[in-house]
Amino acid sequence: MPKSILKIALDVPLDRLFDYLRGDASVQVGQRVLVPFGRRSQIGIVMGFADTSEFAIEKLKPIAQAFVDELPIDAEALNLIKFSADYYQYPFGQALLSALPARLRQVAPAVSRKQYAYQLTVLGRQGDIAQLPKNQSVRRRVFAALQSADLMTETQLDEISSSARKAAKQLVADGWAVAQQVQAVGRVAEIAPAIVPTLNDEQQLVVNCIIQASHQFKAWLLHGITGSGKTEVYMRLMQHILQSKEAQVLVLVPEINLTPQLEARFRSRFAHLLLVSLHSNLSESERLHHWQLAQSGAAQIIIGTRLSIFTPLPHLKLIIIDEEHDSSYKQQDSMRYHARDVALVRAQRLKIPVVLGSATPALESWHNAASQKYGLLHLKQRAVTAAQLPQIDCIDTTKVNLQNGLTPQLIGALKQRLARKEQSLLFINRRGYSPVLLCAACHWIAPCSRCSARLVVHLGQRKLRCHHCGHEQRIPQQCPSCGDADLHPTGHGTQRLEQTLAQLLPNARIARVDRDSISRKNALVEILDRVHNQEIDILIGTQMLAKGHDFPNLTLVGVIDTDSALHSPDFRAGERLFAQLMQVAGRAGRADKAGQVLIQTAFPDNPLFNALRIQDYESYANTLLQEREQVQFPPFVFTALVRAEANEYALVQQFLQFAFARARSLSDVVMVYEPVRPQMERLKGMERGYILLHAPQRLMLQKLLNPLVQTLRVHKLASKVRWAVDVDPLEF
DNA sequence: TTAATAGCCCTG
DNA sequence: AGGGCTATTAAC
Repeated sequence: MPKSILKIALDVPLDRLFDYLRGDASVQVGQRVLVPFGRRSQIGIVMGFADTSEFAIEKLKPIAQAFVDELPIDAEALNLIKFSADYYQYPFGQALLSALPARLRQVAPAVSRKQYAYQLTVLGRQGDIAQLPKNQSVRRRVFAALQSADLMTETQLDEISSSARKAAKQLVADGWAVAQQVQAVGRVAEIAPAIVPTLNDEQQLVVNCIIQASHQFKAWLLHGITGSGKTEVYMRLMQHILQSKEAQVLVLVPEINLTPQLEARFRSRFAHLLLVSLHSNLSESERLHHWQLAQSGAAQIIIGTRLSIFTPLPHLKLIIIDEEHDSSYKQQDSMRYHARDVALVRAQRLKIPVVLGSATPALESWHNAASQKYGLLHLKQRAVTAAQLPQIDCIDTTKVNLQNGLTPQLIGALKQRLARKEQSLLFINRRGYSPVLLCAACHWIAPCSRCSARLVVHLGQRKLRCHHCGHEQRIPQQCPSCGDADLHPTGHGTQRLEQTLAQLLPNARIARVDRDSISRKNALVEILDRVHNQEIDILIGTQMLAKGHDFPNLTLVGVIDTDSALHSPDFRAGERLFAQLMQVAGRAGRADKAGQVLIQTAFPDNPLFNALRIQDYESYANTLLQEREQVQFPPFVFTALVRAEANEYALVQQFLQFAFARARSLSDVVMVYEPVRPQMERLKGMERGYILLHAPQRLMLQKLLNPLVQTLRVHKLASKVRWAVDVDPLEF
């Protein structure tokens, strides 16, 4: 007889399961159910069965509904989430429910929406693009896309432009296309004919290496310089793995701005397979549908951001993590997991290979490769043989007169590109007009009232804005401290650079790319299109521009202000800056034209720049590793933080002092440090603090953290102080 | 986390 | 006494 009590995981911050009466429903582990919880209803997941309960049996309620038509979440995914919840000290129920698409957390039935798909009519197939009005470029692009694809859904049209749906309707009105309702599908037909390039020897070697060990767990670090053809290697591996009848490949990517290009390449190469993407830019119904296609095994290729590491994938045979060093793989709130580390665990449990690709691996990964935990593979040549590595030089800003933050050398180089009709990119990781508003008389600096940060001048809106909490105020007419009217925007941001360049080079066509200028969904795509169409000469941008984009006619990259990052107190600052500069440098000279990178700095002798000049990641990484070993920092020790914040620091201090004493008493192998305050002492009106724990092995930390968290949860201040444990934190 | 309720001050 | 507020507690 089936057991009558169900153990159910719920989305509540209590780290235990809840018992319910099964009634006559026939449910399985992993099944989604609706249960009464207090005065409300909650979605839960069945985790097990029992005959008895520790809870008073007469108080047990029966479940309200079992969603027996849905596929239950498989044990492999449940176990992975359980492992992660334990490792990152987070309540299992919350970890599990937040790994599901939002639709599956809601009480309303989870059906995916139907949508329209467009197809050319006979008239449309006979039509010529030249018959369409020249000024309607979106309509022309939609038409071209329909010519190469037999069917385009509204979702796919959205990738062309935000007005593509309208353009498609116009084509219907012309009689060139027809619309039909279809179940939303997660694939587009071929975008461009896939040309399969031949591999160079290096690439072939890498592919062979991974393939010959593809039926066992093995972590590979693929260290490949920008332009060395990592994506082609990924595709060959996928092709090999997906030859098997039941196989799925998961490709993790850092951010969604990166995926369109990668996704398009995969789609055109694997047009015969079902590919779905999973990321937060999808609508809820799309996300649900894609997730279900992955869960059922129907989708063979899944491209997703960090959360997709928890997707149930019954036939998973390979995990690829692109740009594995990227910090967006680490979740920075709720369950603070690192998708790369979870992927390692998943691959190990499934006995499948996992490939970590990067031009500048995280020091953790580099260390794991050096100590033989990972296999190390290199791609040292650029795949397009004509493409040369860019020439990288520093300009010493202490030796020349700056013109509004720009050196004469950089201005000269920009003029040269303009004359040659080549494109330039100026990288400045600071949006706004100027980062500081300074009083010339008393040296007062406009501060944020809620954060330990300075307000940034945004001249366009005549506002001061805090980039941490969003606080805005008008630019004061006179100094609030001494009354002087001599207030100066000091320092340079993207807006000021744009203004300066417009004055300096009045004929140049300039575009600025930062979070302020890219508010609309498709604004970035539109600017990038204009760059590709040679309608832009100079691109100014923040790190948004550093990643992934490929501009064949771009031959100059200027880096404006790195010195603040160079002297950041964060011990990972050097590692991050190197990765970032390598990435921006990779934007120059991708095709057959030689690229040049000019870095303005007051510290040209810093070893970071020496390594960068010769593009020597390895020796720089090895130097950093030696330093880390000497001071016993990660990856030589494993760390965890207890972070806390409250309106008053006294509360934080009291709570952390307790945590500190408790942690000390729990272990004599784990180093526990006194409470300290982070760089940003105050954020959004909250006073912050943390204690640091470190140990030579993960297990030692884990042994301490569990009982520590148990006691912190019942501490009397636990509800007055916002606190969280951060295992393997990226920032202290 | 949510939501009910217990406790508290204030007004009338 | 009852309104409106915060603190406390239970949830199966």
